[in-house]
Amino acid sequence: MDNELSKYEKPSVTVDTVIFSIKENDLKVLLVKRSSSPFKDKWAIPGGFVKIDQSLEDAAKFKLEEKTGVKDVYLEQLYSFGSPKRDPRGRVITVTYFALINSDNVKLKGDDAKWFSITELPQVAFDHNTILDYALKRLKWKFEYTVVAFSLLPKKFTMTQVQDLYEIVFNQKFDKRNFRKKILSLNILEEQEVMRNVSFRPPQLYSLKANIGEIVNIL
Amino acid sequence: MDNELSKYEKPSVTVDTVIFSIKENDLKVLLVKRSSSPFKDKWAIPGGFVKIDQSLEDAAKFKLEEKTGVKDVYLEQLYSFGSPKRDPRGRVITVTYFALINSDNVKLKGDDAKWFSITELPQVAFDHNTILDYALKRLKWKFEYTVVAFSLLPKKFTMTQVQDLYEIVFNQKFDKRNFRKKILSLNILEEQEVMRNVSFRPPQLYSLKANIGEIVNIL
DNA sequence: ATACCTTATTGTTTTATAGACATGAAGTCA
DNA sequence: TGACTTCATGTCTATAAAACAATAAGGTAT
Repeated sequence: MDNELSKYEKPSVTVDTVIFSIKENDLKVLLVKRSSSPFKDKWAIPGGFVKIDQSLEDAAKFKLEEKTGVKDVYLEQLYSFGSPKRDPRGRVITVTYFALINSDNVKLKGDDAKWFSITELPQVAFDHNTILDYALKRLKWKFEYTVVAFSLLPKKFTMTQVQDLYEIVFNQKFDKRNFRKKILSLNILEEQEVMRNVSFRPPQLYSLKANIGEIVNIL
Repeated sequence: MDNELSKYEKPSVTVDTVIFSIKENDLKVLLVKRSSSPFKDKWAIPGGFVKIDQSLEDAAKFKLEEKTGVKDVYLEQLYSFGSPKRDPRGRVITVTYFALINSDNVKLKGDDAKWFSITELPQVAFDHNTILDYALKRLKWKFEYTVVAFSLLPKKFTMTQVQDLYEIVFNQKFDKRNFRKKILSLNILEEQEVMRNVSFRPPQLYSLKANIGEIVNIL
């Protein structure tokens, strides 16, 4: 190793990923129970040390797949936390990510992982409450100004599903007619077939158009 | 040092700060000339290694003051870059910041530092062009939706100065009347005295009100 | 003192966007 | 065929954004 790099004592670097999903009509976040000290038996954001030849995003993806089995998800870097005292074991800088997954087909691996409603979070390890707050703010922002919400839905979805999703995240009701008008006017959706075999008026299915620029001012 | 932390080979961590300012009616960024390998004599974003007991933000502030002598500036974390190959010397993760300073009273220390117009950037070291692109995007976003622009102005300023600043950053002209109306309607400014000793109609001076929430949708 | 030069300040009309609001339509099932 | 459930839709009003040009306040030069 080169001289200049070894001149300084190096911090450890971890990646932690806040994984959001919708389950039971509620916004959930995935936490794992710590099996060892420090904060043994406390819940924590899933993460791990960055391998020396692994990019930050790869590290996040690796942990995400390890915990949830899903690969193609929305993943975005959040923020890096590096207060010298945040880990009692020594200097640990964490680069945080947040992920949105459609949890329909997710089977959690092991019973150390659990979905928590964001309204009923347990006590968490380290400074992970700060990270969760930050992630939630970012999530709301992203819902308001970008198209990421659709990563939480199946490929084909109804307008009602979209609206339900926004109402869950913002904890607020929207007028049906205005909501539909707004979303449709953005020109980001494609009509698909209508749903079959429902015992009421069959809803129109939509899919998100490919190649939408990210920022679109949704609400 | 504890066992688990020393189990993994650690990366080096640096902090790089993209420093913006307005000079000569132009948006400028501060770069420093590298004095040693790698990329010797190439220009780079000012930065340095994070000390083992120094927070990330403190590291950024320290470098910023070292280069510019200014202390109270707008400073915000940008993004962390951690591709394993970004530094030929070994694994180096960089946490980037961006800063806005009013350069009126800044005297650069040493001649290895220089202001570059963002329209005439030189070739830069490492992946610093990616970082500069990212910083510029963030800057524009911040100008559109927050009040940070005023960090580039003196404490008391005229409406024309505000408008000039926005026109420089967005490289676009705005209608005077609509611009003033918009800014004033935000209710973020306080009238100060009018300017004296100018050979034309003396402009009203304004200052930014204290305790403005950050996000206000300026444009 | 007056004409002139420079920059600052202001208001109205038009257009687009957001918000409030209630009824009929399309299926299934009994 | 009537009842039930969810889906789909249109108009009016209020607010915000955009387009647009004339006058005001000083200083300077003659």
